[in-house]
Amino acid sequence: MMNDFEQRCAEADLKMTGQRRVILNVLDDAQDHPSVEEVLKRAKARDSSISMATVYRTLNLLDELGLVVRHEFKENFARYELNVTQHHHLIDVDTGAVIEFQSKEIEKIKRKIAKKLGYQLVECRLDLYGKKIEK
Amino acid sequence: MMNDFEQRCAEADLKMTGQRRVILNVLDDAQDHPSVEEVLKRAKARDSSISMATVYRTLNLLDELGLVVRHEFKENFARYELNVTQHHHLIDVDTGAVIEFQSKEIEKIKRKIAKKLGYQLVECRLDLYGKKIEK
DNA sequence: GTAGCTGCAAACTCTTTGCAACTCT
DNA sequence: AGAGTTGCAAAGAGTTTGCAGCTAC
Repeated sequence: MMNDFEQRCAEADLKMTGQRRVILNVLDDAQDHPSVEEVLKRAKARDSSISMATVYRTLNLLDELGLVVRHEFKENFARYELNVTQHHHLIDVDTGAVIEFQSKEIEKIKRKIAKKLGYQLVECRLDLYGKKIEK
Repeated sequence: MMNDFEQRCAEADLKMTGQRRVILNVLDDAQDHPSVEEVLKRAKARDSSISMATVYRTLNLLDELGLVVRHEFKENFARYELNVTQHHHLIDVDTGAVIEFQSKEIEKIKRKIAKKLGYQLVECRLDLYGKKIEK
């Protein structure tokens, strides 16, 4: 059964190989923001022949197509997630946990700011880093 | 003559070596957001004996102390700037030019969002990517 | 004097790539 | 069949680190 993402890959003239299907499914199932290594680990659980090189190549491809969002939080490696709905992140500085949030206000203001500076907004990233408030 | 940053380093119990002074001055003079390599290049122009290792070590130190802000725009290397006033960045997707801006509204909203999620804001990063609007 | 800093070069981590074999269409 | 994709291993880029000598305090 072909999901939305496989559909979009097909439209982009990407061959739907077994490896790509597995990687897409891994991302589709992920409730978090896995690193490349984590994607490989999960992909290997479904098809042990998948290599790191393919994971990197596939994630780069999906990034170029805009199907995936690449994050570089304050770590020295990238994390990925499917590009479903636009949202931002709050990272727990103690645990590294990532919380997603949306904000209509932010959307409005960032567009306003870009326009004031003479630019049309193409993309944006807002990462908050915080400490949990104890009760 | 000791500038503000040298003062703050002294308070942090950092030995004020010639190399550190040079690197601080390079950052202080910078109107842009230089990469490590660029910092080295500018530092070497003032003291040719300065090494890459020292630049990395110094920038990491300054980052830990919060004297410097480390950026990872959509490139695969870091850029630094002195931490003077809190501001955000708009990156021209065509030229790579970086424009700084401030926004009271954003400051207010981001704190509000963090609080709503049960967090106290420690840090934050907002990078807009845009295309220049032609007239 | 001594704890801390430095340059050098080697090591490390994450990511990319050349190549021959393989696979989707 | 043929262009695109893969795994492997080697290479690349950016960054870190062990060490012996040097320097600020």
